[in-house]
Amino acid sequence: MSTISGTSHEIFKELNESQINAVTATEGYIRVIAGAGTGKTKTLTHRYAYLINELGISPSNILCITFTNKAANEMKRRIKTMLGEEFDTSFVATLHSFCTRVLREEITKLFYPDNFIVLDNIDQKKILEEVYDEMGIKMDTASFKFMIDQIRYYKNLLTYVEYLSNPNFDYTTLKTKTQSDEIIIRYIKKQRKYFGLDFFDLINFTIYLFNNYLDVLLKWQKKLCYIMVDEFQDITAKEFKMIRRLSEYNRNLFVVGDPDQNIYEWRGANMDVIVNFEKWLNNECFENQLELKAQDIILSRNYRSREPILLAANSLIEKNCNRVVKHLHTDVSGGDKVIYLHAKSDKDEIKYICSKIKAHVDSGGKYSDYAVLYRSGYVSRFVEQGFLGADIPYVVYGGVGFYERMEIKDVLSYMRLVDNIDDDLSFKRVINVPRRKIGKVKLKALTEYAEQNDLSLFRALSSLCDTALFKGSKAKDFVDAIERLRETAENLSVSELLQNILLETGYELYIRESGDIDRLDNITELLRSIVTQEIEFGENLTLSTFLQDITLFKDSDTEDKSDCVRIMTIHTSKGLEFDNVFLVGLTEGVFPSARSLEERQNDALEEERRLCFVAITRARKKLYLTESEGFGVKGFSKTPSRFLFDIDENLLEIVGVIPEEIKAEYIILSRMFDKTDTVVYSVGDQIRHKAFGEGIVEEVDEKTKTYYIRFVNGIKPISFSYKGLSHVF
DNA sequence: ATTTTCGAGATTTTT
DNA sequence: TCTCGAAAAT
Repeated sequence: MSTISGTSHEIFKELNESQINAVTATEGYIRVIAGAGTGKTKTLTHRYAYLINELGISPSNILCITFTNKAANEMKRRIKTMLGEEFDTSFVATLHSFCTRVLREEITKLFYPDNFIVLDNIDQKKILEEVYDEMGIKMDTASFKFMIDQIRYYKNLLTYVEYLSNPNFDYTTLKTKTQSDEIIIRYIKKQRKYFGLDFFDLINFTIYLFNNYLDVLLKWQKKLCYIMVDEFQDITAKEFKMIRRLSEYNRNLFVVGDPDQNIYEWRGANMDVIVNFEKWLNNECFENQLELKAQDIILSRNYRSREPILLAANSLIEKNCNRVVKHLHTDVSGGDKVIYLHAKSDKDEIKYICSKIKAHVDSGGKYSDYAVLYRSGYVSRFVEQGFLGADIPYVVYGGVGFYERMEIKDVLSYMRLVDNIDDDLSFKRVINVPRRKIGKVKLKALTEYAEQNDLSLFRALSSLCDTALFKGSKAKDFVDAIERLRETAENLSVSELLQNILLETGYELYIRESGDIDRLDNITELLRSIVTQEIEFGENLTLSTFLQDITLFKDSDTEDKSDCVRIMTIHTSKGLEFDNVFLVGLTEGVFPSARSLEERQNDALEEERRLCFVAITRARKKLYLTESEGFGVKGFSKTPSRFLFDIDENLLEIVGVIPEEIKAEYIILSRMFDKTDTVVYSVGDQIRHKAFGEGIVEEVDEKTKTYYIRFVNGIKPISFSYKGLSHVF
């Protein structure tokens, strides 16, 4: 007994009063609003340890949900540090991997095989490409994004689960009004064929299962006595419903989040769930009306950032209208002012950054004290070039996830094909990599033959590879190689099998000849990680188990301790902190992004501002905001981001000379965006009103903040602050 | 007639 | 960096 209380005593020593309240409030519904840098993760991990040590709860009865892999890995790491390396953290997971786990156990009830494949973006795109091809439509990135959105909307209604899970479903009974509908139906049919589930399905199937199989629901409800959700501001309404249902039996749900850090609205996250938590708990959509009460705990003392950084962050986020007012504060005063660099060119911008880092390292500091953050991925190229030139070591975080890299997907597809020769999706991926002279035409003929004879593509090729059609191609070599590999597979470990695959299929040679050392390194890294897993799992690591959930993981091991500058998008930086942060590329159209400006929706702009807030609050000691003149992607000359003007000028130390004309624009912008009532339309603009329909702006009255807009039924005065207007193009 | 290669052009953010 | 379309190579 004394050991236990001794341990908990240790735990409490590191926490402040509100944190202790959060840790010990184990029963019932609890909402914690935790500002940036207030020890959110620390509180969560300590609470987890408290449940284990003090209440004696088993880890298999505690579900701890996050929304990104990085957050999940960080939680696991910290729990293992506290409770031991051997500790079982399999219920500390992203919502998607939790759902996958449930589905692996239960999905056969929906007549779907339990070895289903999880489809990532690339797989989805491949399927869509096939559909487009069949229908003779062309596909570009815009239409891909559009269709993915359409699919998401379509899948919002769970009825599709019924026919996707029914092997004998007659798709001709579905009405298709538009081309989009047709594409969606075909997409779903193909999913069924490949036994694939995309990220939407993981959530939707689980919900469907819980809704329709009450025994399954009860089993999981009983099992999960305590549920915790991190980054709760990023939850969608639908995901919330699932969590709420899961909590109905034990009624212990603990949620932590910060509305100011909601940066996933574009993905469907609804921050109203955290803002009006109690109301959502008792939403009329739930069959079980439980009259739930929620307890509130607020963490607002910041332990991360120096005062000037916090002041800048507060000053920026205040400009958002749609928020719960909350101020971050610290007891520690002092620290350097936030620096705003206005450079003459992007070269100067990166040069300045390099010189600061170099000076720091020369005086005995480390590269790893620095991070460079930016709005979108392509900016990394410009940072990387600068660092390469200046000999500064760096690591790019996130970017293309490890398991999304081409060479890794290729190798995994080979492994899948060896595991299951009927996996057509994998077959298509690797059949012509390396080149085997099997292109579009031969593949089409093969597909037709396969369909006629009800064979998988591999089996079809196996019987056709000696015919005239495949003469001159390496089809025979391919079939032989895969069959040899299948014969040996049983007696080999996964890592040995992978090495054989690389040799027999000629893939290793192909990569070597392409001369891309990085790609080869990535494959070596994959091999290394398999060997690590084999040591951990021993004989139990079969090919099938290895392949099952790999889609959901991203490289967590990039967190190496080597001394490098970290560069990443702001989205990936969420939840991390660094001594010194450069926030680069603060240019209108880049950040805030062109799209958020185009839409002229305040919501999108506010999300961008929250994103900027997240970036700023990553910094502990020193923050640099940088931006440069020159020409942007579309040839327009670049102007500084409005966010720079959102921050009180007195809080910034300006480096460089900002030209007068830009300053003038600056003042107009800051005045415009100082208040909710912003002018976003001008005379002649075509707009759409939520109630009145389409119209044309006749007059803009700055004084009364009113647009006069001509609609079908006459001219109406509409206030600037009205949110229901949008542009018509 | 097919497949491959090569150069031009475009990029939000994640599970 | 990655994707797509046109010309070159088989």
